[in-house]
Amino acid sequence: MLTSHHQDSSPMMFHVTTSAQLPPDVAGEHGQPLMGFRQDDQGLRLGFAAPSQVGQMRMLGVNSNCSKRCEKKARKPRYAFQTRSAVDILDDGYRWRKYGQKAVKNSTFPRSYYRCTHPGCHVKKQVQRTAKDKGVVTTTYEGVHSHPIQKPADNFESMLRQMQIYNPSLNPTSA
DNA sequence: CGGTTTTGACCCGCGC
DNA sequence: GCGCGGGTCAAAACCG
Repeated sequence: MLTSHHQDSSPMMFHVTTSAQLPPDVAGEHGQPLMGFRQDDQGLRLGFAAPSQVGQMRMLGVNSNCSKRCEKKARKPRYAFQTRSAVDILDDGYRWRKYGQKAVKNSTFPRSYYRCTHPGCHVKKQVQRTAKDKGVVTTTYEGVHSHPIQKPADNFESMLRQMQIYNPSLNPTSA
C-alpha cells in the first residue's frame, strides 16, 4: 500500500496506492504535523510523516469493516495507524467531541470514542494507548469527513509544499 | 452560557 | 436465555 521515499532529514514521503479515501491529517504535540495525506489535482495520493515519526509510525491497514451483510450498505472505511506520542489526543485539525470511554479487555488503558463536531459530518475515531508500550497511541478513524479542516492550518499547507520541493521526484506534475 | 468531558446506564451482537 | 464485551447515550459536571 505504501511506497516510502525516506530521506535523512526530510519528512518521509510515501505514495498511497489505495482506492479508498484517506484518513485526516495528524498534528503533533507542538502543532507540527506528524503525518498527513493529500491528494493532488491529478488524483495521486501522497502521504508524509515527520522524521521523528519514521520508524515509529506504521499503517495498520485499511479495511472496509465489511464483517457481515454490507452489499448495499454504504460501508464506512476505517483507518488505523499508530504514533508514538506522549499525549492521547493528537490535534489533527478537526474538532472532536468525546462521547464515550470504555475499558477494553486485555488492555490496561481505556479506549476513547470521539465524533466529529461538524454538523452533518459523522466521522468517528477511537483512540487507544497500547497496553505494553504506553508511548504508542493507536488511532482508528471511521468514515470520511465531508468538509474541510476547520482549524487554521496555514503553515501546514506551506509545509506540504516544502516537502514537495524536498522530494521533487515525487511530484507527478513535473513529468 | 454554550460547548465539551465525564461516567454509569443502556443497548446490542455473539457465543455458550 | 444469559452473560460478556464493546459501542453509544445522556445527564450532570466542568470549563472558557
